[in-house]
Order: sequence, then C-alpha cells, then structure tokens
Amino acid sequence: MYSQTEENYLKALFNLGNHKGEVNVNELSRELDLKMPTVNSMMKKLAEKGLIHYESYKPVRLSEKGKKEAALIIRKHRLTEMFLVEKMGFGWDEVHNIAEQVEHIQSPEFFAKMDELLGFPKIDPHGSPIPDQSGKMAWPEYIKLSECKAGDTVRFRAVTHSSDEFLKFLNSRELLLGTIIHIQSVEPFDNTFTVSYGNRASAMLSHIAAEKLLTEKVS
Amino acid sequence: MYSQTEENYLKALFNLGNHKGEVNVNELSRELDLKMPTVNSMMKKLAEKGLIHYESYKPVRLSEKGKKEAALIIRKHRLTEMFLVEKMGFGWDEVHNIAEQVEHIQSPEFFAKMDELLGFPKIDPHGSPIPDQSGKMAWPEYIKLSECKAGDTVRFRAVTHSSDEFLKFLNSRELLLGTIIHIQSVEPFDNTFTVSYGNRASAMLSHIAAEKLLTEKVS
DNA sequence: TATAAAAGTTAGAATAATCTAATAATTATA
DNA sequence: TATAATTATTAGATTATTCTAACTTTTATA
Repeated sequence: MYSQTEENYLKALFNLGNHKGEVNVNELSRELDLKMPTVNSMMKKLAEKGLIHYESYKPVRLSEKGKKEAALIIRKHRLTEMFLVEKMGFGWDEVHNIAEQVEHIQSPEFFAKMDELLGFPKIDPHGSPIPDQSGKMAWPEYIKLSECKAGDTVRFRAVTHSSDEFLKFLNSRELLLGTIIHIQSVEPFDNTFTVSYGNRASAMLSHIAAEKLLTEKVS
Repeated sequence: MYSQTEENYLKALFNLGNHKGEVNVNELSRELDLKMPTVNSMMKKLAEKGLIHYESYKPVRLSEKGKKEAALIIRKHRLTEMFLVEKMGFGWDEVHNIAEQVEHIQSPEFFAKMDELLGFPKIDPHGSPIPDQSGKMAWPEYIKLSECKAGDTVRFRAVTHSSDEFLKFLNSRELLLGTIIHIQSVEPFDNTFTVSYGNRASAMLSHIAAEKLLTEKVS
C-alpha cells in the first residue's frame, strides 16, 4: 500500500518517462509543483522501496515494480475517466480533476465493477490506452498530425496531453475522437495546417495544436 | 477546505452526538480508533476553526458551522452509497468502505451528477435520510422493532447501524427495506421476537437484532 | 578549457497527525 | 466522604511531507 503522495510521484514518473524512461528531478519537481529538495528526498524513499532506480546526479527510472504500480494507478484513472464520460454524462474536458482523486481509492471491486459496466474498454475518453490488470499497456503506432503532409487523410485517435483548455478548444472546433481529417496544405513558414473534416470545408490548426493530435493513416 | 482527517472527526462527532449532541473525547477516540491525546489535540484545532464548542474536561459539541460541514460530508457518503447500489449494482452490505473514501472527493459537480442520475433521492440504501445541499436532514419518527409489541404490524424502514455483518444477516433472512413485519409474540424472558414477513411464516429475531431495525406502524 | 548557469544535494526547520508516559480532574464506589 | 477507577490533559517524541538556504556537481558557453 503506497500513500497518495507516493502514488502521485509514480504516476508523474510514468507519464514523463516517455521513450527511455529517464526523468530528471527537475522535470518531476515542475510536473508536481514541488521544490527540488522535496522531490530529491522522495526519490531516496522510492528507491529504498524498490520502486525506482536512483543514482546521485543522474536521471531517475522506474523499476519494473514501480512501472507496474504506476500503470495500475493510471488504469484506475483512465477507467474512471471513461466511467465519468460514458456512464455519468460528463464531457471529456471535465473528468481529469475528478479522476485525479478517484484514482487513489483502494477497492479492487469498485474498479472491477466500472470495468465490467463499461464492457472492458481498451481506451479512455482521450484515446489513451487503459493498462490491463497486470499493468501492461501498449500505444498503437499513432502519428502526430504535425508529422503528416499535405494530401494525407488521417483519423483522429487520441490527444497527447489533455488539459481542459485544449479539450475545450477541440470542442469548439467540433474535433472529436474518430473524426477523419484531410490535410489540404501546410504553410511552410509556421507549419500551420489547413484541413477539412466533418462539415468543416476548411479549418486552420496551428503547429502547436497539430502536435497534440495523434492520428492513424486512412488508406 | 478541511483535511480528510478533519472530515472524519466531524463525521464521527455528528454520528455519535445523537440527542443532545454531546460527545466525550473517550467515545470519539474509540470510534476513530485513535488514542485520547490525539483526539484531544484535534479538539483544540477544531475549536480553533470554529467547528466545535470545547471546554476542558467537558464533552464536545459541534457548532452550527461544524454541524453543517459534517452533514455535507454525510450527504456525499449517502449519495455515494445510493449510487453504488442503484447505478453500479453493489449490495447494501458492500458499499460502506467505498463510500468512506469517495465521500472525501472535492467536486460539487461529481455529487450533483450522482444526485441527478439518482433522481434526487431522500434516503440511502440503509434507509438513512440524505441531508440536503444546505446540510438539513430529518429522521422520520421511526420506532425500533424492539419497542413494538405482539400483534403490531410494521414496515421495516431503516437500520440504525449498518455493519457488513448485520446487513449480511438481514440478507440471509430475506429482510429487505420495505418488508412488512407482523409481530406474533415476544418472549418475556429474553425479548426474542417471533415474527412473520414475506414468505416466512415464522422467524425469530433476537432483541439485539430487533433494536437495530427501525420501523413505521402500518395501520 | 575556464567560468557561468543549471541541476542536484544536504542540512535543518515547519506542519499535520499520530503516539507514549506522566499528570490532573472527574466520577463511581467502598 | 475518602479512595479507586475512569476520563481528560500536558509534555515531548515520531513519521510523512514539505520548505528555505547553502553547497556541490554537471552542463553549457564565452
């Protein structure tokens, strides 16, 4: 049993440690909005408990044990988000804060019931995969919209980071998960995308926005 | 905003302070499974915050402010229990521990949504009234089954204390909320009740059990 | 490569919530 | 009512999590 605080560190380490799995104390302190010495002492504690690999002045990595624990917390977070959207009628831009709290609830039955009522979903409302009960999770080979070129047709599958503001921005543009997007052109100067989708014949997306949209090629 | 710990003290004070609203530090320490000095120092803190009336060596009482805060936490607890039973399919004997955790979630929207999905329920799955948004709550004038006499016909409306074991006991006897109970006789020696209800022509209930059943006279 | 900037660490203090041991006040009882 | 038992309080320590200030190591840059 880990404290809520420890769980939050694990989750942040999991989310920040993308490819190599390495996370700097500094990044972590920014992510969690804590001072570096605070994070530093927690790193020692987590290392003590075998949840991370830690050496002085080097970036931190989750151990296998830590990775599994983190994935199971993220599983609870994502199941909760899905439940809030599918069963309670919340918008995808309203669920993060609630899920952030619900994810710490200690009750396997509670999350098993959510899972069952949802029909064992594989993704959350933002398109992120839900880790399975053993903590395994795989991202499909999505491509950032920002990496596509004029003429491509793609399906919008997930967002990389789901801040409320970004999701509200997508709402205002009627950009929903599953939408098929045609790339009309890409402005070379600033990489602004001109696209069409749904009943929008022509819409602009900044590079900043395009970087946050994960897509799948449509044949 | 109060800590989870403070919320638990407020809830315990509310639940223990039945008629006069007075609670001894000793009772409270037993209820919360904490040592008396721990409770004593928290009493000073709650008094400081205006949540209780406290004088040395005297029992403690919730202030109006404390009463309202406590009722609002109990509201969240009972709405959660109702949601777990009605919308998620849990048994009335399985919800206490989950609700004990969910009640601390800070999200008015989350509980407002539960309330709405449940159709603004007035009672929880154990027959206890759900305080309204202003913290007001009234118990109907129920009568303990143990206070009824042979010949009475009553409707089972609520349980006074809802431990898992007691609720499982009621499950095993098919005694559900709403059941009409006919009191056939009361053994003078030990106050054991012989009753009939549903398709049970004759069943025995100890005085201990009868004390925990709240009923309403049926004309 | 010497120096400045950034990142990381150590030491020591603060707060919240808990405990044990000792003491004081209140209540029950012989 | 004097004494014992119970209840309440005080004092001081402990653990978890956080902070600031000072120092060290690593990285970037002039």
